[in-house]
Amino acid sequence: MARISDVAARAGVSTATVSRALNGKSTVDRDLVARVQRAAEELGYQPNGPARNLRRQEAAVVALIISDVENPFFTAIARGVEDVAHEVGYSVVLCNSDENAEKESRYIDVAIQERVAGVILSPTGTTSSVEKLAARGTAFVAVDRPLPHQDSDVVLVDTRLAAKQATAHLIAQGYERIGCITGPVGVRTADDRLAGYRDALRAAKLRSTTKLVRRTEYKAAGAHRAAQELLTQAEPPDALLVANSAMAVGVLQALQEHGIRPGKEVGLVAFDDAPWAELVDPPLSVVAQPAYEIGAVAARLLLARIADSTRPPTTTTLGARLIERGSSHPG
Amino acid sequence: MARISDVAARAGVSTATVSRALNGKSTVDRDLVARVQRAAEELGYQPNGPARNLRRQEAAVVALIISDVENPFFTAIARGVEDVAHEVGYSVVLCNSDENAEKESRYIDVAIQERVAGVILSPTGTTSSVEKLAARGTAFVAVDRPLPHQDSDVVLVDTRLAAKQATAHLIAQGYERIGCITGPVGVRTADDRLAGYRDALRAAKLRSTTKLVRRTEYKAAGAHRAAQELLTQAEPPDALLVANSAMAVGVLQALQEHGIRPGKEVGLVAFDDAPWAELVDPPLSVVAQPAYEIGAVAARLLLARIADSTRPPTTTTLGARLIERGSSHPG
DNA sequence: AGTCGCTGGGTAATCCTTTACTCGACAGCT
DNA sequence: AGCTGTCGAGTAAAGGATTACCCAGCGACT
Repeated sequence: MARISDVAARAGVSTATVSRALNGKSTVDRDLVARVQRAAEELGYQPNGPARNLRRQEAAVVALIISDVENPFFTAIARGVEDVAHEVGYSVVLCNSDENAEKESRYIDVAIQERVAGVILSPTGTTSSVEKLAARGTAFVAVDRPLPHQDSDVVLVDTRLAAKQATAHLIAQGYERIGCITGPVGVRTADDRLAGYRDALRAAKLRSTTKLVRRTEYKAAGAHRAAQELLTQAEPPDALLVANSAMAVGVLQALQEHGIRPGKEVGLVAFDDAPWAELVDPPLSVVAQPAYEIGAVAARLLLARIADSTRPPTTTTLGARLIERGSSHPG
Repeated sequence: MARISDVAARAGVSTATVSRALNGKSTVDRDLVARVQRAAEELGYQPNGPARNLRRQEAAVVALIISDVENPFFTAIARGVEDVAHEVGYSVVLCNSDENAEKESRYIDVAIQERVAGVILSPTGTTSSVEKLAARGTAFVAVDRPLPHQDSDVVLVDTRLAAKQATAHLIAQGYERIGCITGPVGVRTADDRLAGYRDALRAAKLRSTTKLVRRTEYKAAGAHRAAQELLTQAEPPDALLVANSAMAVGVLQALQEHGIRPGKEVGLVAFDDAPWAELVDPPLSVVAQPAYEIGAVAARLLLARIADSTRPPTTTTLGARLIERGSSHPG
């Protein structure tokens, strides 16, 4: 594989000149630049990344550690991050923590080892692995969930408020026994959505009971079980707030199995505006989160922090939008 | 940031011993290993990846270049690759080519520069960028689509046969004017699905006409337009074969807008068994592709090729499964 | 006892690029 | 003409881990 010295020899200059000509950092004679570029092209020269990163002490790479690659919410974030990062020449590597603190920690180790310029992550809640980043001075930004004991840049959705509004909407539609199926204890978004749900009940002077609340992993299977339980109990709910779109799939399945059509019998609002939400019958009411925007904002914050590590940490909270469709209208 | 020499000093040994103790390549005294490990831990030592990769001339990383992170088919592949790669200590970096030859080429350049151990990609069709990998001797495996002029390892789905079977199923159900909405010209899977569709028409002695075929990008928007066109023309189709699940969303929307219920009036089979396929009314008939398996197999092939670059290239073809649901039953 | 072989660990070369430092040449000014 | 400042390009150091090579020490065998 061609090295920089090969290019230098072919172009009849020193390696330093090749480096400068190719990276355009310093002024180099026009003719030489052309000669170097031609030589590089002819040899198919590709700089050795590890050597460059070793010398530069940093790679033009940001790591994005998300908790579920199969969740459209997170892939949309990924797209936002990617678009912004690419504009300024950074590559993005996407890692999947699977909501698993150990995997997260492992990926953070890899990120540190590879000397990435920065990390964007949706933290699993265990704070310890992120402390490693702080200790190294590696720039990082949390998305979707805050970090308990770190003040870092964070990009959030006001998910508690959104949950409250969605629940209030169900109440306004006349539903009276509203249940909530949300994610695991300790996952901040799951806690917040539950809190927002309770806020709305309280505001409406409805009694809140744990009998109508279920918490499971953020997947269809767990939500399916949860919905089954809720629907078969003595006093089943007449509406449900569901905490993400994968869960909505499980809940809709359960309703189908019980022959229940959403809306009329059981009102339904789910988080995340999945592409298929309008296709089910009746169309699914959703809380649309600005996922792409989250990613884009997080990437911009990260780049700013990479450029200036002394910036004061900021928290950006984006709003979510309730989209009312048929599944939350009894009429 | 702690270096290997710091660990060596703290443990009272040479850097060579630290390296050997930590990597376990060579026999090192038990006590020394323990001392080194303790020293490393106390210092929070993380080896410098670029330095290691520079010396080793290869990084324990495989790049996975897929054409759409938002397509569940590809994210499932990613999961398969990840699971297998992690077992043997490789990291996976996920890159999104967006079905764009230039982006693909750029990611391949990055992969080469970073000296990744191997690349798995769903090629966009332009072969040239892959030639760079071959020229460097970097191991690679193509998934989902073959490479025109390269004989490399490939993992495919027999998508032409699956398309034929799906179309034959529609014919068997009594549909007579069957249309096809597939991906762009030159994308192999799109071409193959069209070919399979035509195979079935020919086998049933039905006339095949371009009036019933539309090709657009593999997205909902394109498919929506295509379906609109097909449905509003003089002799509209009475059934449709749709080439992926994102497109199915667009087609279902169009049908909805025309007040057409799938099945009775217009039969429908789409590729990819999306989680929501059973939730729409009537449930969507699909061709389920073994995406996770594709990823897992590709990763195993890649690892084998990394270990032995002289292996003869293999082509693995996996089968797809037609799942008949309500959308393809007129009764 | 002497020698051979083996084991374990140290020394130093190596991977390749970037960049600090240095030097030469040329232009402009007095 | 001589001096200074500037610009461009070369030389060589630095970055940190791995590993080829070498050496010391010890056990075993003759």
